[in-house]
Amino acid sequence: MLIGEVSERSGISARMLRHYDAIGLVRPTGRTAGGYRQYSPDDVRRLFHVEGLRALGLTLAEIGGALEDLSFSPAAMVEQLLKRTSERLAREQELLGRLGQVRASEPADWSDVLRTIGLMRALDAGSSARQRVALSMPDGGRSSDAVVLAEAVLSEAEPNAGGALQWALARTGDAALGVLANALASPAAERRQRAVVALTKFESSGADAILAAALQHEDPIVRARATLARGSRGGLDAVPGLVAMVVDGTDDVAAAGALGALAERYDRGDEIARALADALPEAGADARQRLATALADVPGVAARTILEALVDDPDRPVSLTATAVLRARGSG
Amino acid sequence: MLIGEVSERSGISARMLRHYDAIGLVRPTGRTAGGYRQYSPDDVRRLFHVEGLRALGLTLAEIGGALEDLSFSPAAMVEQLLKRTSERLAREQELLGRLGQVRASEPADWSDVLRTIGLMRALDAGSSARQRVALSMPDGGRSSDAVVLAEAVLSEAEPNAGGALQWALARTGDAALGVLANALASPAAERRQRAVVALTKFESSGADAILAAALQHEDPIVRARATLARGSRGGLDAVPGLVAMVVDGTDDVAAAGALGALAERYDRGDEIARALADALPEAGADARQRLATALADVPGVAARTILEALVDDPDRPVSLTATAVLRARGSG
DNA sequence: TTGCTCCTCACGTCACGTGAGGTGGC
DNA sequence: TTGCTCCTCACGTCACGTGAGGTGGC
Repeated sequence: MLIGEVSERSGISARMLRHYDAIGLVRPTGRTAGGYRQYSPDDVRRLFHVEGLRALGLTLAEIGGALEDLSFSPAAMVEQLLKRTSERLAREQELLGRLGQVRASEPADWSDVLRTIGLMRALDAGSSARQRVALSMPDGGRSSDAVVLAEAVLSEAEPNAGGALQWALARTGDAALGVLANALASPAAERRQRAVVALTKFESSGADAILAAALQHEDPIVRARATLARGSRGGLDAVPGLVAMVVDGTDDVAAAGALGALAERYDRGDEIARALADALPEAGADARQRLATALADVPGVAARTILEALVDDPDRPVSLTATAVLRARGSG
Repeated sequence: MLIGEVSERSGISARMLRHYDAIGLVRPTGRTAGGYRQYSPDDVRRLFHVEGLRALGLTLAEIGGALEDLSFSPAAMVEQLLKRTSERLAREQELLGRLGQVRASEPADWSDVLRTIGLMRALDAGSSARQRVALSMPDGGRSSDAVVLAEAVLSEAEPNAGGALQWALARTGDAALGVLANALASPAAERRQRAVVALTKFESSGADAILAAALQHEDPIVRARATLARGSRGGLDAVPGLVAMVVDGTDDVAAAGALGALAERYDRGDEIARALADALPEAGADARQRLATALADVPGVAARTILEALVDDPDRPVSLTATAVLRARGSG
């Protein structure tokens, strides 16, 4: 077979076949009278072996070595190839992430890109550097920074740097809200929870709306964070969630405080007391005790009446708590 | 700043800084009397911009263009970079898959690797080529081929080629059972189902054991396939599953056939009839009709007695089916 | 005078593509 | 004679590393 036919059948350029000949990787067995390379069937088989090993990522020199000494064990080299490949894979994935961030920042020109990259690099650097960057953000920030900062907040493991970043993020305005709202639906629990914490640092109606939707979130930790935040900003839609937190005992002291504040602020003591009372029949002894404690912060006649009934609770600690709370309230 | 200091601060080799100078990418503003390069703070800033863009995967020429015309919109280039990067990523993932298969085949020397690669390439080629490969496998096959064939079976979309591959795989002996057993736990439904179908093509105690375990599998399709296979090979442990299939109406005709064959083979007609009867009280009209039909294949007095009771079933089709079945059985 | 830093020039890497200039076989 | 295939030689690619041989500033 002449070089053209071999090239066509194998898909390897004639130039490369000559190169393989020159470096001794695949040498045609003979030449015609005119000096044309003559490939034997064995030569072509060898060529296909070479291409197979190339498809595994071996260099031509490595292939030469492998074909030279067929008895040599390939195990170590396969391991090395696997390692190299997965390292390259990881690098490509990182690059893809960076490019995604740049695209999400919607740069108008190259100086925007340079700004975003600079911020990303600084935020990658290390904990104290990240804090410095966060603290040096100009007031108001640029909206193109928001996406990068949001990503940094969502992947920040260190609480100290995290706090500074959240603060800086909140000052960039509402541009990051989309990223944070998406992160609430992330499959990674840590991302969801960092997102809700970051949202509680905002003071804007957009952030409030996202938190309100998160009152129904599947993840109980996200739900609790959102409920507390909504409640402490005067959202009455948080009341059922706050009552549930008191019953479950998840951050129940803070939840009770929020309920008391809501009752005070809107003069809805009786309504909120009844919401707490509605949970009593289904509640175990521990939960009843927490409900009694929560009623301490709720003003109004209804709360007093419910507490008086709880003095007769069959569970002794509940009864004692109700008694103590009534005494502390005095005649109020 | 002299070149050494710039190099140390930026992490870029002095050689590369000279290269950037030579191609005009970052030119130091001045030179000392002795000809040393003098970098100004602006030069260093430009250098960091260059490194930032390099981290996004731009070539030096592209960076030069971007820094030349800062007003030019980067959107198109970022899209292109994203595309290039995800293409590279896909290639790396494919390579990683191939290397994983080579490792799993546990090659003893390079000729084993060459064999495995050749098989992989042939199986990748196209449907008719895959069938040819499968049919040309030597009898018994080599165990190192089994892993590659198993992978081909598990990812084969075309039924025609799939059948030939399953047949070739079963002839390689039990070497592929591990791969197939793992695939039963795959998150991808198609892989699980192809694995169980391939397992039913084996006739070995190892495959039987895996199928027996799959009687409890979460995936109902996998469970049904395993149950039918176990049942038709005489596994009495399949009886509860077969009865459930009759009740649910999933492949109920085949399940009834398997129950009848088991009853005949082990002379357990009465026992199996009672297993079917136990399902009657909870069954709806459709399910009762299927149970009556299934009893047709079960020999023995118990089946006849149950059918006689079903003649009085309140549902008319059930009653008619029972009558017809009894008539067909005659006095048997 | 002795280290140290810097300079320019130039070759090598790796797997090729793309010519230029020329020849063999139908 | 005319296309076509093949030949060798050699330069270019891309982002560098690594010398060789020499000079400036403390």
